[in-house]
Amino acid sequence: MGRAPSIDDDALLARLSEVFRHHGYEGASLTALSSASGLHRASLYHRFPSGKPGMAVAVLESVEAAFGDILEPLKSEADPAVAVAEMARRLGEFYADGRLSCVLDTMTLLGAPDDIRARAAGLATGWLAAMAAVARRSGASKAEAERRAGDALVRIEGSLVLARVLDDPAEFRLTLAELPRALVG
Amino acid sequence: MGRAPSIDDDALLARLSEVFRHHGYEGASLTALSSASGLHRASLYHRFPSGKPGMAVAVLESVEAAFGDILEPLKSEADPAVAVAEMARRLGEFYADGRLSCVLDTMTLLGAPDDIRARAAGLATGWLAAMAAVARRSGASKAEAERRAGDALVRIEGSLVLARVLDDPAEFRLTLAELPRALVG
DNA sequence: GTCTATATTTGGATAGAC
DNA sequence: GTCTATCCAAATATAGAC
Repeated sequence: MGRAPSIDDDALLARLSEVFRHHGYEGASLTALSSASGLHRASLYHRFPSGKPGMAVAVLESVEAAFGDILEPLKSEADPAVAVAEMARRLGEFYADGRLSCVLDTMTLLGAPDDIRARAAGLATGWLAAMAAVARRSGASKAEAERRAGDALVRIEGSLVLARVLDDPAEFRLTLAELPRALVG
Repeated sequence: MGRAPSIDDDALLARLSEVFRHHGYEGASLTALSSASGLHRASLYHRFPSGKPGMAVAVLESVEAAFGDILEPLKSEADPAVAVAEMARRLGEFYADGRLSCVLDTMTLLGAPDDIRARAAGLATGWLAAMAAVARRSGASKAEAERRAGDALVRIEGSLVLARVLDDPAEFRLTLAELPRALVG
């Protein structure tokens, strides 16, 4: 068996993810990815033979996996309001209380590879569907459930932008707090 | 008098602005800025001796000027609901029906110069103040007016993110349509 | 699996002709 | 004011030692 990696895959992806989320795809330089991960450039290429595009795909895959967990309460929890409150709690963690931007925002600027942008769109669509489903379960019509899901995602993404621009997590916290009311209230 | 420029300042800023809004600060390469403006790199440096940072400042100044016009109805129009509807109409134009991202979003990623990020924060603060003022004028308390203004900006920025991610302006249009209700309803 | 060293390309910036 | 030509630094990527 080969040598053990100096940083395991999960920790590595977490570091790379932060760089992509802070700088966007084009702004995430190999130098920044290298210093954030503690691995030299060549080592990153060993882990990701397809280079920066491959790292970005891996980051998005890890985000998809994270959302599998974040959205899980929407399916397993019987009470829709409790389910949404728990999703909100997990979102607060995932976005580090507003200090971390969303890949849906930063990795979808022009210049990112098409497969990255397509994957981000799919992630957004799945998130919308999961939120619409819990809204339906709470009694909303199909159209109303979809409207609430869209509104919820709009608020989450917008409040994350404001948190970054103003360097103040207030709007993000407020959005999370009001998520149960907005979605299943 | 010197030779006439092949592209006037307003048109030039508009082209550069599109590149920064689509790619973000770090992603806006001189090559992209050059081909978007039709000017070769050296000509861009003639117009902007301080290079890319200077171009970004000029773009933000032009956006500030544009917002002077976008927010003008909030001050001049007597009826708050009419004022907000007219602001919404001008926002729809400014964001090209959701096809153009917001500089508050794309130019505030890590890697943008500090003065750019500070200027963006100031722009956001001014916009919030103008919207809070019109909400107040419509009868809301100070706290309620500020809440509505924050909510409005959150929705605008978030719906622009969704418009880009999903390549669908629906949420952005909906946000603009509901802006009078959200702000002064 | 990680490193040093190096190749290659792109990005940012300047000099000087027209 | 714009251009061609050029320079330098940074970014992406690879080769090969350990």
